[in-house]
Amino acid sequence: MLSERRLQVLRAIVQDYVGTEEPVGSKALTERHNLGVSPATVRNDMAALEEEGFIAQPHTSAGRIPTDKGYRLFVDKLAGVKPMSPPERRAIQNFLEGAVDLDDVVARTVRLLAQLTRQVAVVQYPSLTRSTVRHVELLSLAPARLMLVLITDTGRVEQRMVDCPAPFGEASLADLRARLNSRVAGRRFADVPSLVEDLPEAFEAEDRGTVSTVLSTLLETLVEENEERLMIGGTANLTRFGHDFPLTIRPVLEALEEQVVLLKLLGEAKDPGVTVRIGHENAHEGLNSTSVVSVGYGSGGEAVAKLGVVGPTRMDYPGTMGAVRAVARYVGQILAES
Amino acid sequence: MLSERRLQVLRAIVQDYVGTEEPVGSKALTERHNLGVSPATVRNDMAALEEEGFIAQPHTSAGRIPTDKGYRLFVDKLAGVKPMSPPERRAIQNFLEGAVDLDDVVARTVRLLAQLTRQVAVVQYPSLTRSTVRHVELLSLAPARLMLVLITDTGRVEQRMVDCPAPFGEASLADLRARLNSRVAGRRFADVPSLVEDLPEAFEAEDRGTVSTVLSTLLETLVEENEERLMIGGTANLTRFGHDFPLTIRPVLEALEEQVVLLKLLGEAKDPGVTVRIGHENAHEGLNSTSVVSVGYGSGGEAVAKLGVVGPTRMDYPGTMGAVRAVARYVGQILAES
DNA sequence: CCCTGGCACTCTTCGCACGCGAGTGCCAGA
DNA sequence: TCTGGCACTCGCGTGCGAAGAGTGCCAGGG
Repeated sequence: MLSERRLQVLRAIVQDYVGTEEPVGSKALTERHNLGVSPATVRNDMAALEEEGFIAQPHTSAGRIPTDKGYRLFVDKLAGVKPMSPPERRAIQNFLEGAVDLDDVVARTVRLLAQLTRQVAVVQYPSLTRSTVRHVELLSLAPARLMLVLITDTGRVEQRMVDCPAPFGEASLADLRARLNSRVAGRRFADVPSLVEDLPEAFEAEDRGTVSTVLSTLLETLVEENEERLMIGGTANLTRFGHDFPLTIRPVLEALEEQVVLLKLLGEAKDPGVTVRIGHENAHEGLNSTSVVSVGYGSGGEAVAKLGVVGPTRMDYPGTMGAVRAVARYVGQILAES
Repeated sequence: MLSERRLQVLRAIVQDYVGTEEPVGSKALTERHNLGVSPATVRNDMAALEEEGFIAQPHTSAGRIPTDKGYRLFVDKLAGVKPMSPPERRAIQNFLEGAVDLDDVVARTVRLLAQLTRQVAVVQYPSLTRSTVRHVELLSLAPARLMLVLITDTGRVEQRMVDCPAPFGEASLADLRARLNSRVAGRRFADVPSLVEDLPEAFEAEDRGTVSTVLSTLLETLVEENEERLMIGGTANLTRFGHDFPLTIRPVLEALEEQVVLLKLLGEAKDPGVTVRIGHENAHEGLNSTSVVSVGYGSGGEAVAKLGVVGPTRMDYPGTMGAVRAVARYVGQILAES
């Protein structure tokens, strides 16, 4: 087990390294943090920490830098979440309140997160599966061709074409529209399937085929999670990554372009609070030298989507976690209001 | 005036430099292209070309590299557009045909362009202003609150909330919906204002306020060009930019994040064919060392939006122009079909 | 008049040796 | 268990010299 002082040394190393981006040596440590012991003692502690795999030296006789394991310990035990200051909170709120629609909310959130953390921000559009239906609209485009429009409580709109097996009259259409809405409006997506199950039975035999088709299209739309979209911002911050940068930055940019990868990345975080994945904890290879800080957000009490930032493992974890948490909270509020 | 051979020398310099990324000297030139003259002669020509500002040397006694002006001449006079090979065309078509909706078309187009050109691809969503209305839908969300949904021929959907000055009955709503659609369905956005001008007069006095509100919201949506969206891809290709990269790449990433800048960039190109803006010809400072190759695309004969790529001024212009043109053509086809 | 070969000159780049400084590991003593 | 001291190891920056690439200019030839 590590003594209290050794943990302090680790904390000091992480803090210094995050600040200076340079390997930190025993002497510098004792000067900048008053640990009350001499460099020689710190050296012993460092040797122990290295033995345990929390820190490493880039080359012999250079300072130490934290390993992924070291950051993990730092995040779990040595540092809390740094709350935003009141002025910062107000700024966040003001900035988000100017949004006019869902796209704008997401766009503003991305920019805000990127600016606050000076890292790459990723915001997932509110997911369909956990939200509720505001309205379902059916339009007749041609005798046997309908358009289905689904409007969610988060303001998102999805549309689908429906090719009917048989012509469908305006009266039937109005009937279906009314019945459909009376059943599903305000209900959660997850509940919709059971609510509309017996709907075809209320129609004449000739219309049932079309009704079934419409319903299955609706259900398809509801479960189509692969349609989940993301917005990314602050990629220019990647240039602050490090000195060895062409090699580091490329796989990150590639990973960021693959929405599937990012969605999986965000999705993995099951923790109700802020989740941190450090370096090799990220499944995707290109992100092995980055950390991902993410959290769920939602319009009500429940999370409907995730947002987060991607940055170098050498990042200010308390500050980043605080910013991510605060932004998620305020976005949730904005979504609940609209 | 420049002699024919001097133009050939310039062409050779551009081609070599694009290939090798290194300043090209007189000796190498005569070896790789059989110009039929000696290095000494080429040197004289180079001196003349430098005098005229078409090429420059990074430092004394290094080879020459083309200037923006040199590339301009190359693009305008010395090189054509390199057409895609039949297999490439087929590949483009196949890839785009798999798209299921507008978002998917745009996403695939971006990926395709980025892959073909190995540069950053930018695709503008089909613009509202030049397309036509497929359908307008009105939903009653609350007694004095409507939702207006606009569906375009390119499959795009826009929705807006409308707060009515007075409650609006279901009958009036249906009436308005029917009248609105009979007037504007299938018409071009630009024609809509004059088509609905006198619509309020057909309604009872008590409803006119609401009708006017709805109409002005509709017109607002139509002209709201600032809502034009973009999709960007292939940013990982920025890593191939050059050796001096952190400095070059940063402003480019920043510019790419500012949609306004990009939209203006694409919008500037008025040429009906492929437009090339080289280096300092780009108004935005961050893009001074990049070239933008863009072209309009559309579902019918007319362009409704732009797409293009952003790359280093040292790029394969003929190939890039060919790829951009081909992709635009096929996207247009796909949009026309759907 | 234009092209050519030759020659001197300029710069950059690379390799190499050297010295400096930061940092470590270890040991003996308090 | 902590401390001060000491020898050792590397990485990094510097300076210098040689090599190489490329240029500009000039005199001669078609």
